[in-house]
Amino acid sequence: MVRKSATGRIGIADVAVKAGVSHATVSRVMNGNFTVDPDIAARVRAAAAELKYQPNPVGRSLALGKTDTIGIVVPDLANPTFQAILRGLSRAAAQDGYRILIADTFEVSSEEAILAGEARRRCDGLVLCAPRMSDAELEEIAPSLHPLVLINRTTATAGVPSLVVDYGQGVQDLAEHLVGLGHTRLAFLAGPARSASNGLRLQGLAAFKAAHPQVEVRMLEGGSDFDTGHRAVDAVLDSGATGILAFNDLVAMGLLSGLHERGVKVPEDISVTGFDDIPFARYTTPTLTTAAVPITELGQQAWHQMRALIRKESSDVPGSRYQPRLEVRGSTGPARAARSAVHG
Amino acid sequence: MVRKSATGRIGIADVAVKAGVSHATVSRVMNGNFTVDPDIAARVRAAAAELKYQPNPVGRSLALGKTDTIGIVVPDLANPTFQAILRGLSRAAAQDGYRILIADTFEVSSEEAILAGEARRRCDGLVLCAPRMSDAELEEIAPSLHPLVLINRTTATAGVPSLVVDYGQGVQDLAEHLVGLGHTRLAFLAGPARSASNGLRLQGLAAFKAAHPQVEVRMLEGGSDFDTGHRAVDAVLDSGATGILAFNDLVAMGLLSGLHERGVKVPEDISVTGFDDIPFARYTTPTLTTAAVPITELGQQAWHQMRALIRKESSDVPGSRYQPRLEVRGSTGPARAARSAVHG
DNA sequence: GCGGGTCGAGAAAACGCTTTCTCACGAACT
DNA sequence: AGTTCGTGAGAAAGCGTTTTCTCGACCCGC
Repeated sequence: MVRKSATGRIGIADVAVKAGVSHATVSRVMNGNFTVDPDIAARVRAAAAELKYQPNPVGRSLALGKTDTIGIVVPDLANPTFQAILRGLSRAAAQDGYRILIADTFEVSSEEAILAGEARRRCDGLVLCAPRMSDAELEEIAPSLHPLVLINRTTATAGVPSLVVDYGQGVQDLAEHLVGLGHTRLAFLAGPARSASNGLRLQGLAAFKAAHPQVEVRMLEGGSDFDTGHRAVDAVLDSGATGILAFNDLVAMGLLSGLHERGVKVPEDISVTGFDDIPFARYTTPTLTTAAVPITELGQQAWHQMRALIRKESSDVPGSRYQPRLEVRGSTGPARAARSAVHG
Repeated sequence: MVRKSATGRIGIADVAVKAGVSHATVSRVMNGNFTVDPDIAARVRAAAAELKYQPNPVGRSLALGKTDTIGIVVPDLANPTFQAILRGLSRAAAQDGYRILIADTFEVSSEEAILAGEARRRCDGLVLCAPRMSDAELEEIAPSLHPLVLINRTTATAGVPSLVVDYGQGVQDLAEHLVGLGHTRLAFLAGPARSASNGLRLQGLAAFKAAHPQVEVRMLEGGSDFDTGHRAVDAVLDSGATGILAFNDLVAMGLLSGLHERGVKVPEDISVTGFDDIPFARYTTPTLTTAAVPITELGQQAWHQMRALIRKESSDVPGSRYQPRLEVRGSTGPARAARSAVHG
């Protein structure tokens, strides 16, 4: 006869009765409070063990005002970048006994703010990846989300650290690499139009063009997934470019696959670069030249920033900036002396 | 002057005071209880809106005895299979207003049971992916985890639906495909030794061997990631097999990459198959022949089973079995008439 | 005009825990 | 021996909701 109360689960009261003490004492023992007589503590522990008592975290959260959980808002769980952030965050947080609640906004950015708010209220803090959210909306909700850590966004709101990858520098490095190989006609296969990180890449390219006026850089519309790259084959070939900067590794892989189907040789005919260095980038054929961002580590850092915020060491959390590292592999090579359209 | 109480956040009490009613009435209004005078309801709503009141989910959970959250235990967030399950689960659950709490056991199966229990207590139910957990341990903890949905495992515990992929059938289909192409020397690049799904594949292969005594099937030790496949190149070439069944797509991709480096042509010299049909399988070179399992859909089904359990429609939840679909692509081709070791 | 029934809202209990407050008891000090 | 202090455990007050219980007021019919 163990069961009690409406829920059926055994609670602190059951242990108290069995050990012949009060709820309070059981609570003290369970929390390692040493003001309890060792004999009684032992009796309580025995009772708890026998009943297999496990404190109800909801009651505990209510009393303590904390949930030991942090939320993460991601625009698309199918994207390896966000998967990696999630992974890094989850593992780092687990080290400190925290759990992760996910909110996949599924690219419906109109709901992002509401979803973020809901997630935040269930947790002790929020990590926000919302590349499409407008700056205005972000500024509006940021204060109500504190403790908040931003990924690839910044805000004027005080006390909100940002972890941003320097996509602008990365794309410049890639472009320089291609120019170094003799390419003079480049094309950028862009990402989602209103995405923040696409904006940063465009800024980087603008800087690059200023430094290399002789190099042609065509802009091609795109997206962020395989299909984008695959569908872009014609546009890429038509452009006459010999060096293609794909928005990210996924797009590059799609493009690689499409070029292969057309019999276009990479890197002999065309050089292709990606961005992110997802694990798969080492295993494409040819292997993919890309800009490596330590994205799992970024997730981990997100937790460290969050932890500092939660512990109120928040006075000097500046956020940090990640420099992508050029990772030269097989998909880029010397430009042909002269090449006209392979196409048609 | 809005702030109140220790937490600083505004609560139901603040709204009650502002609207000049009791807590109870505010609660009724917020929950759409129509036994409230429309005028008062309007006043409450106005007050709530003005204060930007949002109910505290923790208090709500305590009172309601539910959290609107379900937990998922995964052995490795880096594995695309679990990412896909997570994604399917998360999106399906979101449709019904539920959230997902993740517990990444990070392959430390010794902690799996504890982690599962903790996750379960914070949630209304648990989806468990624990391929390495022993049957004994699973049986022991299963009852305490209800409502519970199992992925790729079964249990004798009543009321626990299982969603299992028929890996045995899948691997048989792949082997038959290779035999149909004229291959007579096959090799299986195995997965983690104690993994449940690897066991199912081995059973499938045993059945295949019984049906095709003339076909040689070598067993090669392995693992579940890129590196496994990459490192296995020598063993594969030494085996003299012309048809390789890799444990999954990741292993197959690693192998493809390793073979490419050695100048071994796929599928001319060796045919390679994967398993799972992860999105990347369409974008390898050559594209990967594999057994497609609708893994995101499986995550979605996990939610539907869970929902039935939570709503106590549980009487007849049998779980389901997924048949992989053979997906023939470029990595498999006719066996050469005669081939001795390319190697050395 | 008055009792029974209904309706609507406030008071209070419940959810399961933590923590402060309170008090009884024993030890130590004068 | 009497007073004080410290110690340890129980009582009770939160934490923020929901929901039952209760009761006043109002409407209706007799």
